[in-house]
Amino acid sequence: MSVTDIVWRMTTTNSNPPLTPAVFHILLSLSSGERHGYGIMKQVEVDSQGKVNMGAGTLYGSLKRMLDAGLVKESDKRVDPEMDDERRIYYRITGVGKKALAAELERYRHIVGVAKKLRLFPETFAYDV
Amino acid sequence: MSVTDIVWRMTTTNSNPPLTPAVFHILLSLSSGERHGYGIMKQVEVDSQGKVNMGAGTLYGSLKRMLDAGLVKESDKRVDPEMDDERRIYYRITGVGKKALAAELERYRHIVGVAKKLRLFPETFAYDV
DNA sequence: CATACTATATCCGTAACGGACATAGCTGTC
DNA sequence: GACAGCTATGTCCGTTACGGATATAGTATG
Repeated sequence: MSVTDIVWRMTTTNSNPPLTPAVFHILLSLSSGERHGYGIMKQVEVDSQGKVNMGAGTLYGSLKRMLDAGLVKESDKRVDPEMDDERRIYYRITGVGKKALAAELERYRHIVGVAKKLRLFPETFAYDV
Repeated sequence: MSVTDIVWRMTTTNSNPPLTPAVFHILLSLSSGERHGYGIMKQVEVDSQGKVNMGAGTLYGSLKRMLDAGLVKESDKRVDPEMDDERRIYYRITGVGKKALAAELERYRHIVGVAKKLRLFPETFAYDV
């Protein structure tokens, strides 16, 4: 099932199948502001504590699919004319993108809850709440 | 990067790249007990609130890779001879599998934390803690 | 007696991924 | 000033992962 299929299903059947990790991380990185490709890569690295290193192929391939699916849009934002890096294309998350991200985050939170019930995390102390 | 590569990297360099969603969910389902293929599928459905429907190809393909990588083992457990469904093969999680699962769960928990800081979850109430 | 569910497993087309490569400007340093 | 390293975009292509169809067969329900 492609990303486009997932969004189609989301908007028509109200069911939310999981996003791919790449798509998820791109959406997460864009939820703290508009970013260009390279900026997304760096932010994903930060958000994941360096654990996810997204290759250029994954990034630009995913962005293309996400544009088709309406999860992100190209922003009108352009850089200050002085520092003219005109190649930069900024992306921003759309309403559909926010909805998809929220559903996926809920899935993450639920799984963490399941894992806690199974005592798969080392015990936390009272002051650790 | 294959699952085997990920485990090799884990055990040699102490770095933990993400698991694929399928591998992760299989490990999670096995952390609450030994299960056979079909049982894994059903448990994944439960753990994910029906959001992840794992195809047979994904399941048995992933299990094969996970056996190679040492994340799971075939169990000696066999069914009561009376109800002889002898085809059943039970799987259990190994030490390496537990370590991989723990690292991945930590990644999930961290991401949920990041999302909370970004206020991407609807506000929770005091009694909701 | 047909349908549905349990159960294992393979096959194959599609989707996703990652790294190499191409290109190019900018910065710092030896 | 040459050279390394970083920013920046993007394509290409081989590998990996995934999902559904299919095959097979037993059990249970109506």
